[in-house]
Amino acid sequence: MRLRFGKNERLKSQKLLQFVFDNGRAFTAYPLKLIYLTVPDTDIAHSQMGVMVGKKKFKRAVARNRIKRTIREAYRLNKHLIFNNIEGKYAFLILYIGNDLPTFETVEKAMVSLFDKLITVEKNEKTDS
RNA sequence: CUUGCAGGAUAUCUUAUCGCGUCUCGCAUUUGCGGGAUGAGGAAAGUCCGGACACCAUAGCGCAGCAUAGCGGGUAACGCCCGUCGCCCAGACAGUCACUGUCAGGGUCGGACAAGUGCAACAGAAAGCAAGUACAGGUAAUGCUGUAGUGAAAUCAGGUAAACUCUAUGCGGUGAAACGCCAAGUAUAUCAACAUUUGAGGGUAGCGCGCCCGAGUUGAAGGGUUGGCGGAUAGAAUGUUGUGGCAACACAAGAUCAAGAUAAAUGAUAAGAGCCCUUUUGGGAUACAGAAUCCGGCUUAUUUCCUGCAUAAAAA
Repeated sequence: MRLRFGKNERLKSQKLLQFVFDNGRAFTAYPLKLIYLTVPDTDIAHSQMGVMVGKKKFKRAVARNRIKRTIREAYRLNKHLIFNNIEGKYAFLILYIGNDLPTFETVEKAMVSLFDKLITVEKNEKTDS
């Protein structure tokens, strides 16, 4: 699988975003929080991911941009962990809940542990049903 | 060498791998794949002024409100910029040194107090509504007159407008979430009130007038949408040369095209060069900060340099 992250893999619909935020299931691996939901094939072509960084915690746009880019980069480089292990399409929402500017390593570690949790949970549910 | 003042430049670079937005070419015609080009700032910030542009009526009149304030110029325009006069400030230097002179500079300074209202420390009888000390003169009598005394200023006015106010000039409102169009979709359903040229209601958002639109409007209860395209990046544009001007700037010639996103691209990793520290190995630092309709300013944040000037003389 290629390590791409184009426009159609981003969660952009206001409606879907709000829906995921309200109804999604969540995991936390500090400093990240993952909210996700399975979505029917007919609604979206690819699994989609969106990033949120609170404006209250980071007043400067430069800091927000940096965190968003770091998270997107970590997602891009590690998303194969999910899609090589689970079927289906998802909408992800990743929140940054830390208070300081993170390094790429901490974000990547948190991302991987989030994905581990997701995979175990989803696999268990599938085998149960 | 130090210090002060003013002005200007700059905001690390290269390569490799992975990746993103836009444009474009080719192949597929479906969502895509491949190649090429291009992709943050001096403040992109604060949103404080001025415009362009759009809509509101074609944006009119009066009142209210706001802004500006020597003189001259620049500009599309400005509360910005340039020049200049006065005043003030701060510093340096010199001398006959509590002062004076000269000089880099800087400024929340700059219409009117003989239109009215208000305010004014100390001193003083008194600084506009109520009075008056001493001496001299004068009177029927009296602060009636002069001088002294207080003070920057004394019945005569003066000071103060960063006091109200007056004068002159300018300003209609909203703000790209403006505005125009397309697609999808619902309900030409129900009830009530008012009205249809004798005008309901609306434009109208400081108030009033005037003007315009006008056959539907308002309320109750309920239903649907919240996608896309344009606006939107070739412009009061940039830099070069020449001419005019003390300057801001203007004109002419030829040259160049330089982000256009929308839950919002411009990034990550590695190596090297450069910078700083260290004898080397090596280590370290890299500010303020992210386009959101577009321009001209102002203000604030901030890295590292350079240049000029600072009575005269000498030196760097």
